[in-house]
Amino acid sequence: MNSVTSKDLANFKVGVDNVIFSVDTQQNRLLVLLSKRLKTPFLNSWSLPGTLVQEGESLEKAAYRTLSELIRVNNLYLEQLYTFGGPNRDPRESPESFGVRYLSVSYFALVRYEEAELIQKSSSPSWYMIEKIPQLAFDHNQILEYGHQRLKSKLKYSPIAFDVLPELFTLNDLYQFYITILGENFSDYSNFRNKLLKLGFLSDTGIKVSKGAGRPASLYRFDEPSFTPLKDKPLLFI
Amino acid sequence: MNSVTSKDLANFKVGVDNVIFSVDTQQNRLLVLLSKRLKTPFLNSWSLPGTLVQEGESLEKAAYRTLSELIRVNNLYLEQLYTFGGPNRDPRESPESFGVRYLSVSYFALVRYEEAELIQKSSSPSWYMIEKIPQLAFDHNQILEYGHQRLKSKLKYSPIAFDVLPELFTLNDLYQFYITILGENFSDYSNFRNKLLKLGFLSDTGIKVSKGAGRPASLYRFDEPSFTPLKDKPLLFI
DNA sequence: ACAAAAGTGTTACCGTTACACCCATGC
DNA sequence: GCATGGGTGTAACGGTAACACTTTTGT
Repeated sequence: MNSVTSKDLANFKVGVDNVIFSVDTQQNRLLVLLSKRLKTPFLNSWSLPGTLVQEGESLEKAAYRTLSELIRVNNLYLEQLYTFGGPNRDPRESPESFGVRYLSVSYFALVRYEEAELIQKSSSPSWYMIEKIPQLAFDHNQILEYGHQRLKSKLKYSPIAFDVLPELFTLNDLYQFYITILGENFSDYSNFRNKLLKLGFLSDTGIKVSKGAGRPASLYRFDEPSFTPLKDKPLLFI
Repeated sequence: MNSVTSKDLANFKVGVDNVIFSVDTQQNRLLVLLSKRLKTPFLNSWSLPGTLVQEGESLEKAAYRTLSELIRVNNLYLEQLYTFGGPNRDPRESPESFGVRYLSVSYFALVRYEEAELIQKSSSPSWYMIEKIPQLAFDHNQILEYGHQRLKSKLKYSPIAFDVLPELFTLNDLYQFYITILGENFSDYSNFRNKLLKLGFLSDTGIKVSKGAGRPASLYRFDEPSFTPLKDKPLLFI
């Protein structure tokens, strides 16, 4: 940081906007949480749930606060996405408003759908299917698209699925989860199975569970310790 | 962004800090550009080159401005890295200073070493070998480490090397470049060669160049059009 | 018995790895 | 001629992809 006279420096408010995904495993739908804006600008538009950062609050804490004001959920994955900070991305930046800039640090979250209880309030948070996202406030459609890309690549390289699946799950549950996010053609079931089991961090509990007709499935559990050695190796889960 | 009373909102200055890498291909050294701080806090400490964002200036433009004030360079790759924004990461955030927060959006850059001409000024920018980084101001050691990780993974998945190598280069030049960043053991030369040539975006110019004794090497060129179809495919360059 | 769901096996193919080897030049 | 740097070839191995097939359940 160098010698510019401080009268040239921009003053910022910093917002945190969250791209919150969940997978409805019953209906195999990928969902995004949107909320209705209660203030200008873009009053009543749909938008990514966000908030302005308060004094003494970290960025991540602001992201968690937004989340906790909309849904009650214990199992989730959250990471920083990207920072959008160009001038004129927010209409409040008009010259009359003393040149305050609005910067958005976006976060990406994946939460357990079954558990996520929406807190009904005036911002009426609701889940939208990824294919049916309406026009959003600000540059939020762009941020959402960026988050969607990140979700897809994260899923391939990292075990984020297990942060969000129930403790015990069948391999088919897992497969459906992957399919819902990555699409039908990413791998066939038998190969998916073999690959994941060979990696060795899924342990068979022996417990069987039946889904109507057909052979009962084994319940598996993600075994954290067996996974750690694989951390930051360039493995694909496909 | 929701209903908090605006007196609780933090006010920010936004800084841009750059992790600027280059590869000294003569001596196979990976270098990072550091500059000396001319102001408190951390007066005279080494730090990542950075600046505070000015009115009307985009984040990326601020990153380019910092760069251009320190070095003259035409060939480079630049992308956003991460945003560090916790409270108390900057000593200027003491209560007496009206609670202004300092947030840092970090950028990651790779520049052509041979071409990069350092602009000697009081901040005395200089290249440091990655193994010999001193104690830096703020949380800059952490940011640098983060940038180093990004450099290594980027190199494996993206053609950023060609943004920085000369127009024409030998396969051995390319190999040395990779080795300098990724270490000796990432691949043997013959396999590296075969893999890259099979990908089909390196075209042999036929021009030969000699390096002392030994058989002369062919000069190759990166062929952008042949690369485009491979974009965003999950290929490893290793 | 038969359909549905889960799980196993098989085979062809392709990329990776670790080498050994050949080629062209300077001294 | 021989060291040096550049370039080619190959054989073992392991993962992937596309299937067919078997097993266990409900009705």
